[in-house]
Amino acid sequence: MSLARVLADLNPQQRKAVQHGEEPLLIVAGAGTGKTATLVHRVAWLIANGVPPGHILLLTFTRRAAAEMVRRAGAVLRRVADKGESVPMPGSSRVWGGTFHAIATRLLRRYGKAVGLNPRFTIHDRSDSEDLMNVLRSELGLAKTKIRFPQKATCMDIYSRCVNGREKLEDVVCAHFSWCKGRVDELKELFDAYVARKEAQNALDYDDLLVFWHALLTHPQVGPKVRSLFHCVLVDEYQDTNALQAEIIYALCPDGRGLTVVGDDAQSIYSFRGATVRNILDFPKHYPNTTVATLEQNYRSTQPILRAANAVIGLASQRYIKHLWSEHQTGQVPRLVTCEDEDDQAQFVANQVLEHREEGILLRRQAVLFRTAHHSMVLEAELAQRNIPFHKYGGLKFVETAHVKDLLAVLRLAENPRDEVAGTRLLLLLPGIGPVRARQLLRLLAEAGGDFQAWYQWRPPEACESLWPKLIQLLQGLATARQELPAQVHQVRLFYTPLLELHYDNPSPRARDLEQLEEIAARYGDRPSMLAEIALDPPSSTQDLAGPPQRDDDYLVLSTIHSAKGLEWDVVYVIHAADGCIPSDMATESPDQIEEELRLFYVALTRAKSCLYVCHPLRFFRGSSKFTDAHGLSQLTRFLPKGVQAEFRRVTWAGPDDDLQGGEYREAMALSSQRVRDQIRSRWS
DNA sequence: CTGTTGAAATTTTTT
DNA sequence: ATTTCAACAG
Repeated sequence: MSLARVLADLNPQQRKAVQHGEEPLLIVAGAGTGKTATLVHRVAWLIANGVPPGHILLLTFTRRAAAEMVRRAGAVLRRVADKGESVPMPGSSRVWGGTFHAIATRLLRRYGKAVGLNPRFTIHDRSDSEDLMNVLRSELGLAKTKIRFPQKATCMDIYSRCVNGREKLEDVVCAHFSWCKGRVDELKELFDAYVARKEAQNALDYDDLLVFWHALLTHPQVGPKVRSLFHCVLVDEYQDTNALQAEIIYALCPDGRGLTVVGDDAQSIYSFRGATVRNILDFPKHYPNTTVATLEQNYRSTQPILRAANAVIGLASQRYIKHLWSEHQTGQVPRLVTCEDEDDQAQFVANQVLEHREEGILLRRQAVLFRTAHHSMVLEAELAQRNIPFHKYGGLKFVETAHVKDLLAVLRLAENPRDEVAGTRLLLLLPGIGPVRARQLLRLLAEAGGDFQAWYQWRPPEACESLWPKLIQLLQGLATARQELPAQVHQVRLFYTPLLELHYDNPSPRARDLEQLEEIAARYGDRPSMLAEIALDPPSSTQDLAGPPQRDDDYLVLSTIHSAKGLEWDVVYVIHAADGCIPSDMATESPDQIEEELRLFYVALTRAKSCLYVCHPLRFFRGSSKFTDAHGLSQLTRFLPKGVQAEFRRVTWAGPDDDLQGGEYREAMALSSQRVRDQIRSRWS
């Protein structure tokens, strides 16, 4: 009975969820309640009870989460096996783990023909999709209408919401993009062109991956076959799935047998991407014999931190049924730190981080969280100056930098000569080739059925006379490639380096990035999977690419709150807790948006295990220009009203120049500067 | 047609 | 500060 002994580590609610039978199961798991452990044990339990691993589908929010869970489930099974129980663990069949998009890619490569796909499709990431949208926008003459037409990014947002939310264009525009109401007809035209052009290019965007997966499942012949691949389907972070994803799940398990979903309605933070909390709330209605298991015992945070987090989520107008509690009764009360300005805030964080490290808390057990990527810029400078190593998650990704995209464009065009986005990007790099010639050349290539030989017919302008044949040879070599990936990247690099120097002011760090890319290319199996993996799960930095961080490598974590989802640290600093930052100015139009920002703040607070600092700089710069000295006073975030503040201890950061404290922060015994300002403001407000 | 220059607008979160 | 757009020279 060693499996039972392994399960004895879990609490009764968790155990009940793990050992639940075949009927549909909804696990409502509050922050830090051992959700991952429960899911991991359930996977292990299913396998131990005879479900072949290869028939289990585990859908997660990130690739990292999937890999982690599959690894841990394996570890649980090994523990069981060590104690003498025989466990079926056929090496040949592995759990299907990954994001919706990654799983869709795998299935479509194998079965996509049934829904009219060429299995060698390439994947357009967000910016590729925007590029294509932009091209069509100008082709259709929408770029210079009298009243400015929505930006490419906005067009993409609208399109994506229609597809993912399965909503009518009119409704989407009215609800979320009301300033585009007059443009519905033009948008329709644009989207028609967009769909057609993608098809012609044999390229899929993120949304297509889901749409075609769904189509595959509802296909009369192939659908049942694909469905029968999986006996059990487990979905993590269900509160952040969208309507289309819910339909995919429904198509996979129409009667809910073998279906487990896990989520927390209080942590839904992706509605801007079309996610809807209705999926989790209505789950029991869609699957009538659902069992709901609620996990409320929190193993992560101390009670004082939970009290603060509970108080914050208590401000929500929607009711959340859970009330988290913890056995760690004692602990430091969360600090609400008032700082003079952003520089002070950075100094406070840097000092405090070092102090905690003195106490023995490694840098990587501490994290700084913020609403938007650029909120950490001043802090990054401060950390760099003090030689404190850090690693930033979220924000601009390594593969989103221009030079990496350039290099990948060459590989992508070789892989799929119809990929116009990649082709245009590459051709525009050559001197003497602009948008018009690029389009001609791509048409020529398409007419030749993708044979790069056809480009020899073209007479290049002087500026690229010598480069032109080199490019053709490169592409022909890559198209017929039997070479290893690093060798392919190396060839592209040889061709591209002179162009890099031509196009960018400071080429050497960029050149180094590309050398790194060449080194790690060996980690990917083949070219199609490399391109797909990079599009679906962009590594955030070259460090990230270099593989799992070294054991003795210690660095502070900086992360957007969104990217911090599901993670935890001993010490958490939430910076820029000012109205306008949290909630973001961009997201205060509707009550729903504000409520999502509240949940976002709640997610940030619940990442902390033992120490929590919320920082509020009083002065901040509006806009990032140094010439426009437009800094103003900021208000504390509206999510910390008086009543909630009672769960915090207010302190003021004095700054290193303060003679009294010499860099220590001190308790705000007397009036903090915030309160002085409050007094002043009370004269008119 | 391309590539450069200067002026004007814009500024979240991400598979 | 960065990105996008329009105008002009080669």
